[in-house]
Amino acid sequence: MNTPQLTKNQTLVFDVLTKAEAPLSAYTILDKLRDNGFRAPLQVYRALEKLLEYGVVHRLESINSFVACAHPNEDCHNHGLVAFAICEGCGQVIEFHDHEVDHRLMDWLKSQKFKAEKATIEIRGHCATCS
Amino acid sequence: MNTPQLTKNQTLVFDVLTKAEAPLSAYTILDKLRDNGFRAPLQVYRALEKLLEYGVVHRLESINSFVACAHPNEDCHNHGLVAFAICEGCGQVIEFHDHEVDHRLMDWLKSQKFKAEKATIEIRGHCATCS
DNA sequence: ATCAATTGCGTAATGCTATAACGTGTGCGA
DNA sequence: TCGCACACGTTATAGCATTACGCAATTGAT
Repeated sequence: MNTPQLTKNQTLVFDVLTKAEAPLSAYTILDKLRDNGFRAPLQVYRALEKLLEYGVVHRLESINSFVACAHPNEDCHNHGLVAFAICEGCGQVIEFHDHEVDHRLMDWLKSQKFKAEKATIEIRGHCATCS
Repeated sequence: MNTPQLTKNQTLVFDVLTKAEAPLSAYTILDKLRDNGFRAPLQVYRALEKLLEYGVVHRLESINSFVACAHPNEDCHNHGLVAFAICEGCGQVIEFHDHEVDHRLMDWLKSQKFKAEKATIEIRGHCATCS
């Protein structure tokens, strides 16, 4: 999917996520944007919805947070599966793509005649510097 | 981890999950147990906490729900990774374990010196009968 | 037997996450 | 210029999870 020109709200939310060193919850984003005129959760959620659709932001289901894609120049939809290692110490996220894991999972799903639409792979633990 | 004798509340919650054909949210479980004296969310969450610890119940992060382990006789903590295919049509969940995927992920994490503590793999889509 | 520590339980209150429902304004093609 | 699509703003509400407090039962060491 191509990324069209972002709107004002989408740009604000994206910039906040890009500058952050760790994933942010929607409400944290809201607080960071109050000075920019944000007043309600929906302003954040609507922007996030589009950013997720464009593939420039990922949602981390296991911690109800959002993070900017680590590979801004490529198209995340072409990567197949995306997996995340989330450090519970510093909050940092390492994003990675592995075609081996991808294929293996897809083969299994195929054998079950299961049509995959969305995948979540999140590993929680401690990164090199925090363990 | 061994599974000790379950308490009354733990048994009630576990039975509800075992009889269910799809994952249930904590509040849905609460509603199903009102006739058994349940009145507050915490009664459910406390039971779930233990059941998760014993490995007889899994939490599905992507849909904020809980499901009984599909392999009651084995010890889920010995399985390494557990992955789930969740049907958005009928809600049914297929649980599976794949050592190949497991090893591949663990190798990658090792190369990053990342200490994994908990993993979430959830595929959402449509099962054979719902697609 | 007794005391202390642990564990489970009940209740109320609160906090965090996400969406529904309404209406407004703007740009653009038929 | 009409109709449509889309982004936006606001209020209210729904859904998920935890904090804090106190009580009762159990266990286990002295």
